[in-house]
Amino acid sequence: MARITGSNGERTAEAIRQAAIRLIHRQGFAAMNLRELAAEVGIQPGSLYNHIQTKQGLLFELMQEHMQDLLSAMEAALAAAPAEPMAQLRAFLAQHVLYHLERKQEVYIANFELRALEKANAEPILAMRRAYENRLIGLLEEGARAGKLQVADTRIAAYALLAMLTGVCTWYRPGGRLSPEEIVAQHLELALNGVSAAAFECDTTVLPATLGQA
Amino acid sequence: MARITGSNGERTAEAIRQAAIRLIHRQGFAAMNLRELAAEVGIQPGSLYNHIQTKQGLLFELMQEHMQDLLSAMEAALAAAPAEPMAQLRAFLAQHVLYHLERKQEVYIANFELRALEKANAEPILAMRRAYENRLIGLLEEGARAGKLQVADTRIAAYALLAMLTGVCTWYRPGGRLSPEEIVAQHLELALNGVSAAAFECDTTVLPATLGQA
DNA sequence: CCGGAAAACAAACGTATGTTCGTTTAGCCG
DNA sequence: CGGCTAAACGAACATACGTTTGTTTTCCGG
Repeated sequence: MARITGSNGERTAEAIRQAAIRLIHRQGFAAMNLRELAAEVGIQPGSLYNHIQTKQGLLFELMQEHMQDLLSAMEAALAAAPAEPMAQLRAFLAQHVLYHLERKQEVYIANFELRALEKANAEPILAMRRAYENRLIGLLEEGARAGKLQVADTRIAAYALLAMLTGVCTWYRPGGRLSPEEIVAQHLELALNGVSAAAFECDTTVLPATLGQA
Repeated sequence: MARITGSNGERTAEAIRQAAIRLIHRQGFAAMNLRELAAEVGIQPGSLYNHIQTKQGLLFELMQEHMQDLLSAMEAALAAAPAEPMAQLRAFLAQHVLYHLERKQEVYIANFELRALEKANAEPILAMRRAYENRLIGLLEEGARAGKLQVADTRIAAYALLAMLTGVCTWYRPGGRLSPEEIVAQHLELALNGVSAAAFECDTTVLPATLGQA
């Protein structure tokens, strides 16, 4: 959530946030240095400290804001959809893909820079992520109870679906071959087919035992 | 340092590689420093340079070895499976999950430290990755032509499947609740259902338009 | 047992890094 | 216009980093 104040100092704070997102996404948090960030914003390195507490604190705030936005976007999507389990699941998945297309840089950071957070900072972020995951797990359980879905393990299925849908932010480029709507539709199809009751029987007995390496 | 070596100093080179994999996986390449790596191996920082060329060169070699192993494991799995398209696809997917369970640290590095590679080093790695992806795309196209699969866009489907299956290396811990076989089986089911000809019809018209942020 | 090569050592070099500090500039309110 | 506050400046500090160097130790074949 971004507050729109007319204040001038708040404007540089936002510029810092956006430049940081760009740089962290491009190079990673550890590889981004504050001199580069300051240059991108157009101020001196020391001036950053009028707006951030520390480099680590900046990352934490970016992640926190992002996770809050993701959670509230998800809740809004669920509230806007019919209460029926499959419609709720569909809404969750569609909003997930769309959000990841629109804010791929922040998503990328939130997913791959968790290890850069100090333990005390990682805890609340992880809690929010778990809350998000649990919402999906709950929907999958509802659908399974209603006989609309067939999943052997809802947690594994949730992780797998999230990984698949989150993957779009690693290759998506705005203005590419496919429109966001097409991408969302196709991922919805893959995801819903994957957990649908029309199950594909898989025998686990014939696995390739060919992982030998020197 | 009394080294209980059986043969030669090639053993320290291997120790460096393994320690590097562990540290890069835990902290990221940029956040890992050579003093820490040397301490982990039990030598002085400068001694590393008897075995590596530069820090960047170490990362490149790790990635190159990993990609070569992944590619040859994949080719071996395909060669061991029946030539029929669906069996080939199944073998590819199963071997992918299994490999990612067994060597999750290297996989994690190869996937998420590409941006730490200098451009000249990234190129051959990216080429190998594309070769791997293209193998899957080819199998999906074969299956679609044979009428066994229904995928709107094979490239998107391949990316989505790979993202889903690769996701296991972010949460899997050896000795956890589920055996590797169970994990492979369930992911196979999700993946094959997802692209199966028994398609779930998805209308793209009702998408949540709830991504507004002020 | 010896001599040469491979590898480890201790120490340093040059630079880059996050952060601090005292000072100066710019914007707003009365 | 005058004064207060927030923010930018420029310079520095202390440390951490990748890497190099000269020297010493370890290992193995002849």
